[in-house]
Amino acid sequence: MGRPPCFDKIGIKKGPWTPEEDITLVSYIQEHGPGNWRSVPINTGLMRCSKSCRLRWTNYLRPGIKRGNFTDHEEKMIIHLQALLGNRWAAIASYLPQRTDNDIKNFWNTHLKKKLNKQQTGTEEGLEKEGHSKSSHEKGQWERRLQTDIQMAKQALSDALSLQKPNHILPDTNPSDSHHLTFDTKPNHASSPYASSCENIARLLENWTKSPKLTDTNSGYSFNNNMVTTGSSSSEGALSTTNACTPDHGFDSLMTFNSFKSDGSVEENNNFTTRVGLFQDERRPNLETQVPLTLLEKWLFDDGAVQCHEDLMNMSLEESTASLF
DNA sequence: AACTTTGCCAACCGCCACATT
DNA sequence: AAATGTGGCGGTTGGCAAAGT
Repeated sequence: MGRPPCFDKIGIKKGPWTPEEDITLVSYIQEHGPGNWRSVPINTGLMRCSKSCRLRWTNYLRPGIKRGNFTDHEEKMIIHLQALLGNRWAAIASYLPQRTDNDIKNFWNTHLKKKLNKQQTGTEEGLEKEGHSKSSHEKGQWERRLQTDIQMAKQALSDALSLQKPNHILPDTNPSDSHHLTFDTKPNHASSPYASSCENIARLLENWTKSPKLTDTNSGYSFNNNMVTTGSSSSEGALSTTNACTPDHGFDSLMTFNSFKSDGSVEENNNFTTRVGLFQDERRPNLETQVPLTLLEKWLFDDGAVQCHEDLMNMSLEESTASLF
């Protein structure tokens, strides 16, 4: 409220990140874990604001990020999640742990939106008046939003009333964020809140150390594998859990990413999970609320679940909303 | 080859919610 | 209770590269 953007501060650097900055940031996070972003520029000497550091980390440096083309499955997931959730990219991204909300948003804006528009104009031509289809679409979005907000409110109430608190850490879920709904049947990434293939960072370091040419802040350098993977190397148990609930074979490099403190202990950083694992630790005791979402989950994580998909899409909102109460 | 247009994506910006003072 | 600080989200933009002319 009235707070000037951090970017306006004198001496704050803007624009693309340099490899040196990336390394500094990664090294710091490797040691201290993500979170407490305010202290990051102070302790590292980076001439970046905390927000910029966080964004750089979450959107690019964070281990486990998959880059490059989206698979068909990912594309379908995004399309249907967007239809269901609207432009809640963080929520959508929670279903695609290897993709950042920024990536998904970009993909949507640059590819899917056009694609769907094209398809829509093709199929609707001569069938429906434009105004009608638009208004019904908007109505659908509004209803879906309402539905998810109802879900959220109910979950919050149920959590508050529950004598048996779920054995999970609430801060992970950012319960205050009214834009987020919670899914009971969320695939369980809980034990691996942070996907970590280390590939991105490893690539960064590798190229960077080999080639001093630093024209491309995104792909022209890479981190030395050893340097970055020390400490975040492996958590196979978590890996199996993650794979078990993610049918997308692209997820096979998922590992947990715990930050390692300087004393060698592992720190489970809760802030770390808020994006990728937004819903991961949330549980919903009320079975009746599961119905529509179970269908969603089933479809999302089963490529062949055509019937399930149809059921989901055909399900009336009134029906699913009524079941909440 | 030179110029223009288009597409992509990392980063910025503004806003919001919550925590803290 | 109000002001301030922080983290997070979604919309938008600027710069670069590829494609087109």
